[in-house]
Amino acid sequence: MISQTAVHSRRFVAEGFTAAGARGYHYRVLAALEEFGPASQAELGRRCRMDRSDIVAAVTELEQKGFVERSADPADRRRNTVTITRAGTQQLQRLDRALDSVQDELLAPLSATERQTLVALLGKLIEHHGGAPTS
Amino acid sequence: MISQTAVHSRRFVAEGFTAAGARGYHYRVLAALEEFGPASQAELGRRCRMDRSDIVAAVTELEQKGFVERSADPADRRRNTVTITRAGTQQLQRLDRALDSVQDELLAPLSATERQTLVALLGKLIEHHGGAPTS
DNA sequence: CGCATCTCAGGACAACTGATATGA
DNA sequence: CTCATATCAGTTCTCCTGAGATGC
Repeated sequence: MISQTAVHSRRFVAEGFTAAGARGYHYRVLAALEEFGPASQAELGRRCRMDRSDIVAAVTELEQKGFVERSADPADRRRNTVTITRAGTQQLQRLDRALDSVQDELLAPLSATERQTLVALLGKLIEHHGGAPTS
Repeated sequence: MISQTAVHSRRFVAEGFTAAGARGYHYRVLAALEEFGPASQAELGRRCRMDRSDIVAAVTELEQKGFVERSADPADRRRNTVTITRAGTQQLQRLDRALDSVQDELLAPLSATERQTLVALLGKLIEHHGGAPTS
């Protein structure tokens, strides 16, 4: 069953993140900033497919830890421009490593070809359902 | 990414259930009762891989809706024997139907063979990770 | 005694809703 | 006025922990 695997993967990833002192939302925001550069919080919400209010919380927490910075956008005073800091980039690298090892553990019973097949099938699902561009 | 699909499938299933006025925990308990017959709450927890405290809540809710019955086990007075009622069986059938249609929707972009492959691969994952016997 | 069962209280995450203030 | 942005408060669901009462 799919839900079963969903639960497994969730727990795996969560463990990997909390071991690094972070949560899924933190990772998503940092990754989006690294990949697409500074952005307003609304823009971040679109990139990460996260709710506006969750973005606020995540950015606040990341800011407190010194991983991102909020600055007023002079062109549009409604906006906060969020920028990743050097420490944030380093944290992202840590999380990436944690994610990698966790993924290896999760996919352990599958061969390389099987992994490719799995990723391809899941990719189809995501793409079909208004999916995110997926990385 | 796997987590992505996890999120999707979760939301799909959740929607299907809440449309039927239930939650995942309710479905799991009802399905376990239907499949393996009456059981104590601790036994249910093992079958459903659910936490003891969540079993308590789920059984209480199901009982209020008339889908299960609690009765004292004469052989071991610590135990509550939980039994599914006729209304419970009917509710389970409704939920099964909801789950089926939701699964169809989720797997829509995959051919029959692709679905088999996907299920096989996910099955491997579940089984490997101390997985439930899976149904 | 140790151990299992049931129950309650409550925390952590992720996803979401609604209301509000402010500015384009 | 309408719309977008940011923020706050609060809900649901799953998963999990700790503690207590009772009975084996």
